[in-house]
Formats: sequence, C-alpha cells, structure tokens
Amino acid sequence: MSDKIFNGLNDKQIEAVKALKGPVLVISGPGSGKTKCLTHRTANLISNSVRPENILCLTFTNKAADEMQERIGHLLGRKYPTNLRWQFINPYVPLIGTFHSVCLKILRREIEILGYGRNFNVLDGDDQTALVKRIMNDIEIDTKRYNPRIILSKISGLKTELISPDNAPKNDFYSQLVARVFSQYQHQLKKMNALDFDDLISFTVQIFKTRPDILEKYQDIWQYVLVDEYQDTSHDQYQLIKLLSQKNKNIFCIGDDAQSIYQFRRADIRNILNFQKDYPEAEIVMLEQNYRSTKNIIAAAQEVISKNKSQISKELWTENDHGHKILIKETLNERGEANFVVQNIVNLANNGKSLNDFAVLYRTHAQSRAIEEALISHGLPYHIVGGIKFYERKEIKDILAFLKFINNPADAISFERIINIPPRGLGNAVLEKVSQKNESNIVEAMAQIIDDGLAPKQTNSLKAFRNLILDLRNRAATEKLTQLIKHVIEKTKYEEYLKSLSETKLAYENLEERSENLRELLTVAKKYDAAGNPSQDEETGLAKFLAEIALLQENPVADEVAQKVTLMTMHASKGLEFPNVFIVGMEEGLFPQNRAIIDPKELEEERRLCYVAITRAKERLILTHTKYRSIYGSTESNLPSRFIGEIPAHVADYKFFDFGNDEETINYL
DNA sequence: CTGTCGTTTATTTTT
DNA sequence: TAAACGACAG
Repeated sequence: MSDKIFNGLNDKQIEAVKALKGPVLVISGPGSGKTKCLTHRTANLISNSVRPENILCLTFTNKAADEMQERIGHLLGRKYPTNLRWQFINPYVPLIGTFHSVCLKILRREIEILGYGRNFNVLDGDDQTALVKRIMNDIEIDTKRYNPRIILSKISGLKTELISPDNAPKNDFYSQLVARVFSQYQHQLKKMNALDFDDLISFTVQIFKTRPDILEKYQDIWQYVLVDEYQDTSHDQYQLIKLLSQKNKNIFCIGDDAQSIYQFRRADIRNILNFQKDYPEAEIVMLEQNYRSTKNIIAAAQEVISKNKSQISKELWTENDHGHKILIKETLNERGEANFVVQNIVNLANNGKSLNDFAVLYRTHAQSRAIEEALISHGLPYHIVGGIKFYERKEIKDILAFLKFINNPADAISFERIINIPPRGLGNAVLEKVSQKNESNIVEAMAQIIDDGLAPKQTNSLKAFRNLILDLRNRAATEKLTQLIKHVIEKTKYEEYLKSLSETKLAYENLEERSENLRELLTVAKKYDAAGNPSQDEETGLAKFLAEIALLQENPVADEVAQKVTLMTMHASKGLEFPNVFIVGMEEGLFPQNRAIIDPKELEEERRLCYVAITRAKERLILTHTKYRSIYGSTESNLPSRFIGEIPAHVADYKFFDFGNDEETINYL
C-alpha cells in the first residue's frame, strides 16, 4: 500500500503527501500533479489509520469531486459500493463533494433551527433573476433604470460577505435600493421555503456560529478537511473551512494563486495569500515541477505571470524538451484568423494527429462563431464546451418547473414559469390575483381565485390547470420518477407545444434536438427511480432528484465516439490540457478586455487568465491576433495584446500578415 | 393574451 | 451584429 502511495511522486509531492497533521498549504503550479497530490495524501491518511468517515474533501465542481472519488478508490484498490457514496457518514469512503452539496447535506439535517423546512428547494440562477425582477416590479423600482441582474449580483456579494439585509450598507441611494430588494428577496425565499446557492453556504456558517454544539458535532465527524482550488474560495467558504477545522486544525488546502480567475465570482485571492498569517505554524509546500508542457511553453507562461505584482513567488520548471516555438500569427481579420487556425489543424491532422488533440480558446463566446464557420466549411467536427447548458434549455426548465411546482406548491417562481406553458390563456391577470391572495400555497390560492370568479374562459382554463397539477401531485406520491415525467410531458401535451413552436419562424432550433433533450432528462431521472418511497423522513425520488439537479448544472457527459476539435472560453479550459492549443483574439481591448486596461486589479486577473490558457498546451501553442476585427457590427483595429509582448522573443516565431500572400487576402479582395 | 416592432445592450460563470 | 426586452396594437 505504502509503495503505491509514494510511487512515482517527486520529493515535493511526497512532502505534501506525508503532511498529515496540522495546517498545510500546497501551492500547485499548472500540470504539477495536483489531483495526484490530493488523492495520494488522502490515501495516506487512511493508511495511517485515519478512518475514511473522518475525512472531508471540498471541491468546486462535481466533476472534480467525481474524479477524486474515482482516483482514491482506485488507489486504495477497493471497489466501494457506489450506492453508499452519498450517504452522509460512510465508513468506506471520505465525503468528497462540492461546497454546495456538502452544505446542502448539513442543512437538510439542521436547517429547522433557522425556521426553514427540511425539504427546502434550491433556486438556480434564472430563478433568482426572475425573483429579483418580480420584487422590483412589486415595490415599483424601474427595472429599466436599475438592472435586476446587477442588483442581484450586489445582493449575492453581500450574502457571500455574510451580511444580512438588516446590516446591509445604506449610505447612498443605490445601496438603500439594493438593501430594500435584498430584504424582500430573503423574505420571499423564506416564504417559498427556498434557498439560493449563497444561502447554502452562509446558512451553514450561521448555524455553526450560533450553535457551538452543532459545530462541534461536525468537527468531530470531519477531523481532517481538504480543500481543492483554494484560490477560488470566497469569504463565506473561507469562514466555513475555518470553523470546521478550528478544533482539530487538520486543514489541507491546495491551489494556485496564479490561476485565480474567478474573482468576478467573488473568489477572494487573499484567502490563499494570507494562509500563512492565518496559520503561522502552517507547512507550505510548493509544487513547481511541470509535467505537462515543453520548456518553451513554460518559459512563456512564467514570463507573462511574472509581470503580476500580488502573488506568491514561484518558478515553474520542467524536464521536458524545449519543443516547438510558440507561433504568433497576425491575420487581416477574424475570418482570416479562423481560416489560419483551421488550416493548421487540417495540416496537423493530416500528419496523423487526432482532432481530439486540438483546442481553440477565446476570451468571449461570441468569438466562437467565426471559428465554427471555418470548421464547418472545412468539414471538421467540433464541440463547444460551455455555452448553452443542458439544464438551461427551455424545454428542460419547463418540465423541471412542473416538477418543482408539483413538489412544492409554494414555489411561485416555477408557477410563474408554467402557468401559461403550453399557452392556455392564463397570464398576468392570474399572477396578480395570486400575489394578492398572500397565500403561500398556490394550489390553494388558485382554488380561491376560481371561487371568486373570473371571465368564464379563464375560470375554465384555471380549473383545468389546477386539476392537472392535482392529478400530477397524486401521481408523484406513487409513481416512479420517469413515469411521472412522462406523464407531465403527456398531460401537458408538451411535445405538441414544441412542434407548434418550431413552426413559428422564431424557433429555428430544431424539434428533434429538443425532443432528444427530453429523452436525456428521462435518462438522468432513471437513476432516481429506485430512490426512496414517500414514507417517513426518507426523501422521495422526486425531491432528491430536484435537490441534486439544482447543484448539477453541468452537461450530462455524452459518450464521445467521434473525434472532435474542442472550442471553449479560456475560463472553461482551466484544469484541462491539449497537445495543440490555439488562443485567438490576442488583442488589446479584447484580451485584456477594455475595462481591465483601466483597472490594475482586473488587468492582473486577465494576466492570470492568460497564464491559465498558455499552460493548457502540452506541445504546440499558437496565438493569433488580427489587424481588423468587427465587434458589434463595426470594424475596429486593435493593437496586439500586451501579453504577446510579454512572451520572451527567443521562444516565439512571429508571422505578420502578408498582403497578397496570405490566404485571407483572397477573401478580402 | 398574443404577436410584432423598434430599442437597447454587449465578459468570464465551477454552484 | 444579433439577441433580448419592453411597449403597443390586434
């Protein structure tokens, strides 16, 4: 066992893996074997007689949690029964989960002391925006003048800083406005017995702070806490970790301040920069050896990131070859850029490279279009990571809204979504009446409105809708989840509705794909068919499904058979690697973005993003910029990105646009 | 309530 | 450029 744990590790990695007690911070450069370090250290704990159930491992994504689970199991050579995996205290495996999913589990047990019911709902981002909008309309704040999404983001900012509506700053008009919406927002959530993502964390912290007895219970369960991607933790997550590890002080954090690219999402880089201040006795390990990239790529990355001021100083190095020089190419415009990229892919692919070996990275999604067009015209298959997410598709959200409303008749957000889907002649008029009723059970409110009387047409329609919901609710109590979903689709005539949508010129998205998505939803749901019956305190398959779905916003992974070029934003590329990486749009104003140019803090974040993007490449790195680019319809001329200038000249080849010789001239003339 | 037409606005987004 | 939103007429 111990052989297996230390085999193939370098000295620094071994040092980290052997650091079992007390606070430990591991700074892990890109490609330095971070996951290996985390998993082997966890395995080492277990082989040193720490019980798996006493270990908690926190990640940011489900994907990271799954991967770690898989690798630890593999390392320990045990096949754990997967159905036990999500059990709260599991004698076989450490609890490995996202911050949000772990807090969800805690709150399912403890939330009653905050006056919420245990079966609370979790709102997704769209639900939140919808709620803020509704509140702003209710309290008569002009949503045109004050962007609800910005208000929501301010509210979310306050929540991550653990500030309650009462304590929200009210020193100017705008902050007063935010505070007013915030207060209503929390009120409405409570009425719906719903939590947003921020609440999952902050409520847990709140309980831990006010109830030392409860906190201690969890401290005794999780005597060892591990945190992945520590540079991305926000203030509330920081507090959570701090509280949990206060008693035993066995806190192991791993991350890389140079790869912190989510400050716009309230990641607080000070958490990692100040770790030593928080824990003066902390052991610090630096993983600086890179196993991924060539020397040239590492030199470029290192030189770029060195221009940042606030960082933990470190030097990436590698034993790999120097490899190819970094190719920096100027083209006439974005079409030329796209053709250049695709032409290079074609050439390399003809030399036997798999299309899976290529990634094209860009700063904004809008840039994908030109690349896609070029790929299509060359007949190369591709897939885009990110973009429209599965659970954000209209048809999925519609069906989920039905399920949520069936599950929780107080869910006003879902009710609002489905009341007229498919169109049944109900809308604002009914919504108004419902909110006047001040009755949190909306099925009840509907009955009252029917009694009060409406226009005959509407009354009938509302009756039919209410009966539909009642019928579905009855079914929910007895049927398996997939059966229930099939009934929702059937009884609402949802497929017919989709068909009618696809006939109007607006809905150019094809019907086939949407039906396919519904089938995919059924596939996901199938896993919950076996889950508990609605007896006792066991959750129903439906409730379990809804709770987990809310925390699972990624696309269900399709089994990739065909080879494809990968397109994605630089943000989405974090954690991935490809033999050949193209970074397009290396221009001032685009990357770094205009707004980052005037703000040193934001510029540093852009530079870290550049560092992340560069270090995705294993063998070949190609950067492109254009003389002219059309942005929002007008053509602009940008200077090459300063980041290009920061790459040492001796590791790069520069190719300038050659009018008359470059292929794009032909397109241009 | 529904569809159409003009107006507005424009990152990144693990949960 | 284009998608998304809100105002207004049917």
